Amino acid sequence: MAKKKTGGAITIATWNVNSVRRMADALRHFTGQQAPDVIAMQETKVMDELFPRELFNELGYTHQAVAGQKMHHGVAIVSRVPFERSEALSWCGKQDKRHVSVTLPGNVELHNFYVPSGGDIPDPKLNEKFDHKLRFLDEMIAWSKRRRKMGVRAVLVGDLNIAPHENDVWSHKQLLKVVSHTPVETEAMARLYEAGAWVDAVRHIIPADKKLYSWWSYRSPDWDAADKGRRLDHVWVTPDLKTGVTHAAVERTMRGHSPASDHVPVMVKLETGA
DNA sequence: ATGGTGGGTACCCCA
Repeated sequence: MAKKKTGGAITIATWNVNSVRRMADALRHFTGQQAPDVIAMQETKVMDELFPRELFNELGYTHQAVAGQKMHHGVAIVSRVPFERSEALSWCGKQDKRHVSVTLPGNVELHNFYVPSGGDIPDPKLNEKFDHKLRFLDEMIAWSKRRRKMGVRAVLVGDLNIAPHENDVWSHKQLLKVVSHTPVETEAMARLYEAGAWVDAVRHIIPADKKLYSWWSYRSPDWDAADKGRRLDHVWVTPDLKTGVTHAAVERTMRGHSPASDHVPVMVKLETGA
């Protein structure tokens, strides 16, 4: 029997593209260079009817699960390998498109999330957006506990809009009161991590003492030299998949591509046993 | 302490 193209391994990328239609050229470049099997995108900013299916067909990503809306949010998973089912869940009783999932070969669920960014003021009483972010995380915690009890093999990816550790930000001290790195957020993320027994696949490969970012603000001139980044984009796996994680990379060069998203792709190679 | 840039859309919201 012919061996599968993936050889039992699958490469998954997560990327907040900040408008999928505008990023066609960047997506061509990225897939030409890295050719991940699966791309999970956030902030596609397009209704499903207008999603650029043909672009991804051309690039070989003919399997597509989209959950978009006009203007804001929107997530999608495109794949070179077939997936079995897809589902888009609603969170916090809102219609925001912030989740889509598929079941990959090897019976591995892939969940793609776009967590609310949380606005500017890190106080849920003064800022409804921050309150929404914390409630969204609470729902993810309850959801993770249920999945864990069910024993689901899963990969959780996405723009989680939190940089959890000191070396996930350019300055731990200077960002303690900045939304994305406040203790209330990093503690919520720690609870989420615990609730699902998640393993940070990227930090499993890249040591925790190494500075690592996936996002650089548009507002910072000379992003590369200043390097005031944050690691907001994550790939987590359930414990049974931990030893299967053999490679992880952050595609920093895509931040310098024109046009650029303010986020870059984060990739993991995973042995699924498929 | 402030304002800095960018996307989508429609003269302003969101990141």
